[in-house]
Amino acid sequence: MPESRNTKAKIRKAALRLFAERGYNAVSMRDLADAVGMRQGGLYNHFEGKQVLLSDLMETHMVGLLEALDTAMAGISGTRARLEAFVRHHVSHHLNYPDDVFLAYMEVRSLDSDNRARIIALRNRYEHVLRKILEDGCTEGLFRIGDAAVHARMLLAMMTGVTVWYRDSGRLSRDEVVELYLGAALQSVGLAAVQS
Amino acid sequence: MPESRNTKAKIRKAALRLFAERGYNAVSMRDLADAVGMRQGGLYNHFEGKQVLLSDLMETHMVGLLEALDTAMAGISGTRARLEAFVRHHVSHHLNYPDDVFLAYMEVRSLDSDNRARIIALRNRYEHVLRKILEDGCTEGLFRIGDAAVHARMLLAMMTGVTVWYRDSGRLSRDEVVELYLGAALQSVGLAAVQS
DNA sequence: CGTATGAATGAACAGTCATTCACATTTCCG
DNA sequence: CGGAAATGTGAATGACTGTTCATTCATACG
Repeated sequence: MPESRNTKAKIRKAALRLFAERGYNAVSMRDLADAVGMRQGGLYNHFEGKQVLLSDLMETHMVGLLEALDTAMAGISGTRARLEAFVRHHVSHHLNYPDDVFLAYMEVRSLDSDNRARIIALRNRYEHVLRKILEDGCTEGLFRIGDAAVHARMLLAMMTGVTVWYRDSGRLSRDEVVELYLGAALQSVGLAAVQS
Repeated sequence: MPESRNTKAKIRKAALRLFAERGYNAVSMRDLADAVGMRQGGLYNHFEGKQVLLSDLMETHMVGLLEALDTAMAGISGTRARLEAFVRHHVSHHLNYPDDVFLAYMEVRSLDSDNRARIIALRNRYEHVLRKILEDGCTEGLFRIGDAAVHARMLLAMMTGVTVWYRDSGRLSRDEVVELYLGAALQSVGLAAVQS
């Protein structure tokens, strides 16, 4: 049983890597088995099939993302502070789990309709947290934005895009990148950046 | 001969639609032929193969995007005006050609390495235009941003994301959306939005 | 009229796909 | 130790993949 857990985790890890790198449809069960160091038939002792594996990976990620958000926002009050906490959480989470994020973003369309609906529901819950912050900031007269719902999508797209270009080998550290995104996000809603 | 042109255009159009909707790897030549109303074999009278078709679609789009950018920026001087022109061009182009944009963004990894290098070179040229504007704004003391290169990527991700959610049937017109993105982009670099 | 051309067909190709299964091997627990 | 459960193997399944090709057809040209 400990061996099983191990193999299952190895399969998940390899699948995450390969799916994110080449795309779900471009990865065969043979490729995956090779990456794990076993034969394709054995994979089915751990997962019912390829589609289940994908939706399992994506759901795990979305649930983890929401949990991390709860943790990051716990006890934070004040609209500006909540926005800062959201941005910091989102960008750093995306820097820490680029494959998970990339997969969850790119392969929604490879899910069958039931699984897709579940994932999208989770995504909407996440998006709603940010929208709520922006709406609060508007009613308080704190933010200067045209439309809270649209602005939420703008910020999410902006922040999520960090996974596309960031490399640890580059000139910026993760913390520096987080602060750059925070500054841009704050200015985009009409707030001055934090004094350093 | 006119008939040939027509069929070729129909294939391109259907391929664009299907590739954007389901992904390159999830569309078979049979699917494509069905969508056009012919049999798979006939496709090869118009295109050498699936990969050529994909890279042809993507290159056409990137070249068109760069041309539209040139047109939009022609005769515009002043850093702020150039930024505004870039944002308006980018967002409206993305609203007008969502399938092209989505394909060019999502399927880069489905290109073989030669084609991919060509497409990425075009994309870099495009990105460089925005980065140059941001750098100019910084040296002029006009913009207040942390890092021009990073900010260019933030803005591009933010604006490109419009294709993910915008629907003509929604509550906002394309022009309204363009202005919302313009306002957010200007504020993000530390400028006040345009007075209306 | 004969013939060259571009276009479409439908069958065939060799290969890959996800999945299944009978059969080994290993691991665990009483 | 013994047997059962878990785990892996390797071959087989039928469906599907991109691509090729001989053939057909309609049209255009000298």
